[in-house]
Amino acid sequence: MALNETLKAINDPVRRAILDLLKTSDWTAGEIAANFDLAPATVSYHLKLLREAGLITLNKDKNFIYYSLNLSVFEELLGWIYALGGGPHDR
Amino acid sequence: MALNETLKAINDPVRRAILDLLKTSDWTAGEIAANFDLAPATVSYHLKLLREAGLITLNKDKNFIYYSLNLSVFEELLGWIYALGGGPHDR
DNA sequence: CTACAATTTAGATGAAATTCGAAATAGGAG
DNA sequence: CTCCTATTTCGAATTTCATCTAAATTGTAG
Repeated sequence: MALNETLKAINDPVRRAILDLLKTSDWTAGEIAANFDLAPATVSYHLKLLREAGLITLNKDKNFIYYSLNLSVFEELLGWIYALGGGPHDR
Repeated sequence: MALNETLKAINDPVRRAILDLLKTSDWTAGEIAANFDLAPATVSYHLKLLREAGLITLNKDKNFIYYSLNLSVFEELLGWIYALGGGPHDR
């Protein structure tokens, strides 16, 4: 069940902040890490979780790794919320 | 940040199944617990987390406690996903 | 009032998640 | 080839989470 992985991935403030960062444009792992008061290894761990959940993709250039958002993964989560009745309502 | 609490609450298969159950109609804590191979105390723990996140509300009658869905809490989560660009797309 | 049924709270335990520093990898640059 | 920089992987320490059993609570019935 991918829903499980998606929810685990976004169930962390750091990882959500990473996604927010990538909304604007792509960044390297180092640039992303510079936004947090965390060891690079820790940010790398978060990037791995996001990658495994399919929420980001990477692109290597020289010895930099650029990360990009992949939003299609949210479809299943939105589908679950809508089915529950929690979608956008009129009024 | 309520988003944090919402995501923690739905980041568990048991709690999502409880929400799915309540989609149909309201149930007592005992009826809900009967749906899982877990101790009643464990289900009670999950109900508490859902309650604290505002995703369910309770209603006491005799010595039963009926639980109901409260979907308005999803608005913030949907707002975040939409802002990220992950909302429903055309095509 | 006493006994009972439904549910929660408390305390303990094992498993999973987050973090760090140190070591390993990968790929230029000189 | 050797060094340097960017990034990840590894192993350990700490924290958070899910679960259970046992005890407490709440409220109904008799």
